[in-house]
Amino acid sequence: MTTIVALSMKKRIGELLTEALDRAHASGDLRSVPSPVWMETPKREGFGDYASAVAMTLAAAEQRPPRQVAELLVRHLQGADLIERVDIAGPGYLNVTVRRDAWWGVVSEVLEAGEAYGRAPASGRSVQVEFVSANPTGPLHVGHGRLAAVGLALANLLAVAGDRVEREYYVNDAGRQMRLLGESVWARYCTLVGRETPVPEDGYQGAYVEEIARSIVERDGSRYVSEPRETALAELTTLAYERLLDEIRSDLALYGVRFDAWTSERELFRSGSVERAIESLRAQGYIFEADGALWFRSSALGDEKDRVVRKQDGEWTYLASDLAYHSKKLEAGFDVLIDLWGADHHGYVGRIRGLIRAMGHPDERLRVEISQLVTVVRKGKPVPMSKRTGTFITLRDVIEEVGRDAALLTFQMRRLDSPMEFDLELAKEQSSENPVYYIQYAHARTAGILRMAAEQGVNWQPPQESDLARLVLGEELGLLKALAAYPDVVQEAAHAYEPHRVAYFLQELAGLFHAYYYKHRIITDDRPLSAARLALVAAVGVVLRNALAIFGVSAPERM
RNA sequence: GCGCCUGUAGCUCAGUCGGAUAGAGCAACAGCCUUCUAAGCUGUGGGUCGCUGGUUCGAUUCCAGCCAGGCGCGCCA
Repeated sequence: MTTIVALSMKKRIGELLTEALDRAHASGDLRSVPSPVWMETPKREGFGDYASAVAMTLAAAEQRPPRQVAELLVRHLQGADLIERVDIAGPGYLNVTVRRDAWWGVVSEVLEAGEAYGRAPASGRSVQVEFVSANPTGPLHVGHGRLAAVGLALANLLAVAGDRVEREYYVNDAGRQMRLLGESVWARYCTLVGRETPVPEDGYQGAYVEEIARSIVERDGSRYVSEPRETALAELTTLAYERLLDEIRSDLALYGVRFDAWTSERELFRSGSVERAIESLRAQGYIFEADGALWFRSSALGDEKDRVVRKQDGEWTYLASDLAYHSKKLEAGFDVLIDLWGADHHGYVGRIRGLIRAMGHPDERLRVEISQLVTVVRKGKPVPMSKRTGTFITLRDVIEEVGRDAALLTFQMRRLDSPMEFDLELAKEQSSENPVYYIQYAHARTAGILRMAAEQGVNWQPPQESDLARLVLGEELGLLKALAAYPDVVQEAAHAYEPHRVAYFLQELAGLFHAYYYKHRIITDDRPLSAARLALVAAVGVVLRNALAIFGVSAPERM
C-alpha cells in the first residue's frame, strides 16, 4: 500500500489563501475573480515561511493600493488552520508564518512514506526520453557523459513526478558513418595481414579501430581478404559496430544508465518503416522530387528550408530514417517526446518539428532539450574531441579518474543550456571538495548516528508526537522546512524539466544537516529528546537518499 | 550574413509565471577535533547582474539594438 502523501505545506498554505480570496470575493470585499495563487519561498529570513505577491497582482484590477488589498486578505485569513501569523511587508507582500507545531508532522510523513516521499500521484501522462543515441562508431566521450547524466536524471525526475517514462537509445547503425567505420576497420585489418591499405580520408583514425582489427585478426586470421571485398566489408562492419555497441552498453552500465528500449536504424529500413513514413508524408503533399533527389517540404511546416530525404545516388539520408523513427514514437501514443541533443544538432530541430506538425500534433508534444557542449580541458589546455582524429577523452576515462558518482553529479551542477568546461586535473584535485562527497557524507552521517542509536538501544520509532514537540531549535525547524519543501522542489523541477534544481536542493539540505550535527548532540541522556532528534535524522536520511536516487548517485552508509 | 545558446563575486555556477537588502560552492583570510565520522563546522572580505534604450508602481528576470564567446547554417550524422 503506497502512502499518498498529503499536500505539501506550501500547497496547503496556498489553498488557505485561495479560500480566503474566495471568501473575500463572495463577501464583496474583492471585485476581481481570483485565480489560483502562487506561493513562493522568501529569500530572506524574517519574511515568514511562505510569501505571496497576490495583493500586488490584484491591486491594478481593484484600483486600490496593494497594501490595502493585502489588509483585507489578512482579515479573511483570520483563524485559518496552520497559520501562526500573516504580515504585510514591503510593497504588499503577504508573509505567512506557519505554526510551529504544524511542522512536526513532516517527520512522520517522511518516515511513513519512505522511498515514496516526494513522489507525486500518477499524472496519467506518458513520456519518452531519448538520449545519448551516439553512433556506434567509437567510444562515448565526455559530451555523451553529460547527456547520459542529465537524461538519466530527467527521466527519473519525471517518473517521480508521476509520469510514465520510457528511456530510449536510438542506434544509428545504418548509413554513411557505418560504412566509413567498416572501411576504416577494413583498412587496418588489411594492413595488419600484410596488405598495406590506407584508412579512407573521412574515416576513423582512432586507436580503437586498429584494436578491433587486431582482435579480428587474432580470431579469424586473414580469411576475409580471400572473400569478395563487399562481403568482407559487410562482415567487418557488423563485427565492428556490434563490438562498439557492446562497449557503449557496458560504459553506460558502468555509469548506471539503463534504457528501456533500443531502436535500430537498420531495422527501420528493413521493416519498411522508412518507406511507409515517406509515403505517408507524400500523401499529404510534403514530399516532392527535384534535381534527381527526393525532398521533405519542411519549409511549409516552419523549417528554414526544404530537406533532402533521398539523395541523387538513391541513398536515403539520416533524416529519412529519423522521420520514420519519430513517426513511430508518435504512433506509439506518447504524450510527450523528449529528445536530448548536443548543441551541434540543434539545427536539426526545425525539420523534426516539421514532422510533428505534418502529423497533426501540437508543438508541445515534442520537446528538444539542447545540451551546450562540454569543453574538456587538461591542465588548462583544451583537448580536441573528435572521433575521427582519435584524440579525445572517453566517458570511461572520466569515470575512472573522478568516479561515477562525482561525474554524474558534476554534470547536474549546471543548467543543461549552459556551456561547461570540464577540467580533468581540477576535477581530480577537487575531488575531496566535490559536492557529491559533501552530500554523501551527510547521508553517511545520518546512517552512522542511527547505527549508534541501535547499538545503545535507543528506541525512537515510531516517533511520538509528544517527543517531536521537542524539536524547537532553529536548526531543527530549518531542517523540517527543507524536508517539507522536497515534494515542491521535485514537482517544480519536473515542471521546468530541470533536474539540476534538485541537485541544488540536495546541497542545501546536506549543509543544514552538517551544521545541525556539529552544533547539537542527537543522542543524549534525555531519551524523549533523543528519540525526536533521531526521527528527524532518519527523515533527513530518507530525503537525501530519495533525491540522490534521482541522479543515480549512491547513498553510502559509511564513508 | 542568418538562427540557437551563453554573459551574475578572483574561479565554477544558482537565482522560483517580473517583486523585498542579488545567493552558494571553490579559492583567500581568521578560528573550531576529550563529541553520534574534521570528506565537517563558525566567521570575514569580495558585485556598474556584458552595454544602451524600452515596457512597468517595480527589471538580473520581459522586449529591442549593440558587444563578446560557443554551436549550427551539407544531397554528413
